[in-house]
Amino acid sequence: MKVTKQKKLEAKGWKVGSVTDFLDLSEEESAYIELKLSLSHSLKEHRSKKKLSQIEVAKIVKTSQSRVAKMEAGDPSVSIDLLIKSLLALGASSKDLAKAIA
Amino acid sequence: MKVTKQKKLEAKGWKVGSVTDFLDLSEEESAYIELKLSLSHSLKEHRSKKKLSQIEVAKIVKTSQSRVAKMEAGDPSVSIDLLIKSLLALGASSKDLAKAIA
DNA sequence: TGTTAATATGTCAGATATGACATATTATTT
DNA sequence: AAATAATATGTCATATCTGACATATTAACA
Repeated sequence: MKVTKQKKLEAKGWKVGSVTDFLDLSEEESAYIELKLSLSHSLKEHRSKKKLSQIEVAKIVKTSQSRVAKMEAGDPSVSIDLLIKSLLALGASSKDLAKAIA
Repeated sequence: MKVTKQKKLEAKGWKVGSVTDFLDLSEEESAYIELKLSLSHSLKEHRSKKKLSQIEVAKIVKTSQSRVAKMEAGDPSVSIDLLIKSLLALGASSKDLAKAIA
């Protein structure tokens, strides 16, 4: 991972592995983060396509507007579980999910 | 969802939606569960292919044998996050994941 | 068969994610 | 520009997930 990219992620609140295990973790760690960002992006896409506000999505998904914002922002406090549950709630199919993360 | 299937899932420890929102939730709920089971299955596949014991996988993934067993069993206490992190740790690519859940 | 390795199941204290709220920032509309 | 809607950010109590441990069950094999 480039240092610039790492800083960018850290700035967003990601705790990237310490220098010690930098090389060990970076590959799967970055794969995991990119996966999450793909789902975030896909969620935003689905919302746009349906022309819904974050509040409306929050209703559908049974969460709050602020958490929807965090989901779309790829905040480290949101789990892949929540992203996937939300996408399914918005009508995404498993094939949609597969396409998003491939 | 068939009642028989629901009972089977409940027997495994899944809390399936109450009767009230049965129809509402069942579709995305079952999609979510099936997704998780797909990943569980994929994890077991990866382990088999590498001929590793659950203890060895636990070392690699930095967890315990019992949690690996639960992951493979599709236990409701394991998150999709953990399944995905584990798969990545075993060398799965994002395309592998996409294929698993499609 | 008895011994041993592998996997499964139950439990729990600590760690992480969650919804909700307040409030800040940024678009959009009048 | 002012008002209003939409989105973003910070925080926190509660809920859920986690690794670890003990122990049960099952598989493999001498």
